[in-house]
Amino acid sequence: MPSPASPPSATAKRILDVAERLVQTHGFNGFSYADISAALGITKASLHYHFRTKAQLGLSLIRRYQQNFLEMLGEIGAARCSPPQKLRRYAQIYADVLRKDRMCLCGMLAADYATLPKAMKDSVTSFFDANESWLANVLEEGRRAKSFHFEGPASDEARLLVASLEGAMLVARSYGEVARFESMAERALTGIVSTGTAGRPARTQE
Amino acid sequence: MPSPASPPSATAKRILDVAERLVQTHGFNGFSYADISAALGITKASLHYHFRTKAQLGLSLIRRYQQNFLEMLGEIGAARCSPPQKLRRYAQIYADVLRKDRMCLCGMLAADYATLPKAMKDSVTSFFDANESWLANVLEEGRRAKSFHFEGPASDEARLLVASLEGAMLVARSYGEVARFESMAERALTGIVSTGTAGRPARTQE
DNA sequence: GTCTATAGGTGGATAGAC
DNA sequence: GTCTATCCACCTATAGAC
Repeated sequence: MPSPASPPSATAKRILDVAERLVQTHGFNGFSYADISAALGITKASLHYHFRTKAQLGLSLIRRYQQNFLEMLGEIGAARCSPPQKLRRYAQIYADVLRKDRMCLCGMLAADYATLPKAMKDSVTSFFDANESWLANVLEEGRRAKSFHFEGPASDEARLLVASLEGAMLVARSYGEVARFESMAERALTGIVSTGTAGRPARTQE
Repeated sequence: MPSPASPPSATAKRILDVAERLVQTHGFNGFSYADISAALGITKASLHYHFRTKAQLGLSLIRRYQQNFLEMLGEIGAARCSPPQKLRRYAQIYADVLRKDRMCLCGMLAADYATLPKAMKDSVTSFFDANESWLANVLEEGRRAKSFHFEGPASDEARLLVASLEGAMLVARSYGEVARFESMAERALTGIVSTGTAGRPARTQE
């Protein structure tokens, strides 16, 4: 259990919340301790007490983000719903992030990748790996149940899906249009879900 | 003809070349005039002679990038090749950028979007619009020729394709694996190209 | 066009009082 | 844990000599 060395205090959590928002909107090089300081009414020096360096703060951000993400994936996985529904709930996570005018934390950090310290780099790819792995399981499950149709390894299809959703977020956020993302996500999933079967009711309710 | 107010000098071109690389690798907030200065052996003050502000330099970067991109699209459009081949050549442009360890300029700026001056923001979405528009034409042409298969408006399919390729670049660059991008691009196109027809020879040569 | 010099501000980070 | 005070490197940008 690689849990954090010390459980984050209430203040540390507030710092992480603000920093997370700032990274997701402005990028890792687009915000400063002064921004967090202003948002929380706490001096920069105090921030350094909780997170000695910006690199350490960044690492804590990714770890917490991935942990939250994996918890949500766990809930979807445990839910009594079909693979197509699981896929739609997965895409819904992205849409919810975008609705807050944010980019996926790790998608944003992927853009900043070349400027990140080694530990952060490794955590970013680890996030993508975990997403691909989870998705591959859902895709394989759905293919066995004949509710999905795609060729080749499920992991390859999963990899494309992660990239497509990240790209859809990236572009849609520039237009400030969540609908643009939802349209693309729907189309991306439609390409996987077997035509004329379960997953989405013909057009009755919802 | 909205050509630049003044034709860029040889020095201005060298500045743009270096700045372009820096933005594509480090992001708009991840480089400084000092970086360009060091790369070219020219003082920061001289850079300001050619581009008064960083915002102006950024705007010039996008305009030049989009112009070059549109020229390449024009060449592909004029080439005597099938719609599937045009699509593959389009994806090849992205792969070539990634091979230089770079992200698409406008994909990178889409990440930095919230921190950009208005004029740069507008130019970024304009780039995506142009790409979607060009792709939609190719897709519609291919659908009429029965070499593509997809449902709904070609512009919607084009929009997803742009986003998927941008996302594939974003993620693949983190792994430093061009092959990862090529695999995803191939899969994205395979979903559009009608199975068992032209576009890709069964597996003979190439 | 390019330089030196500098302004005026902000970056991350630390020392030490409370 | 939070503060004041401070360091120094770096940032974008300008003035003015050459």
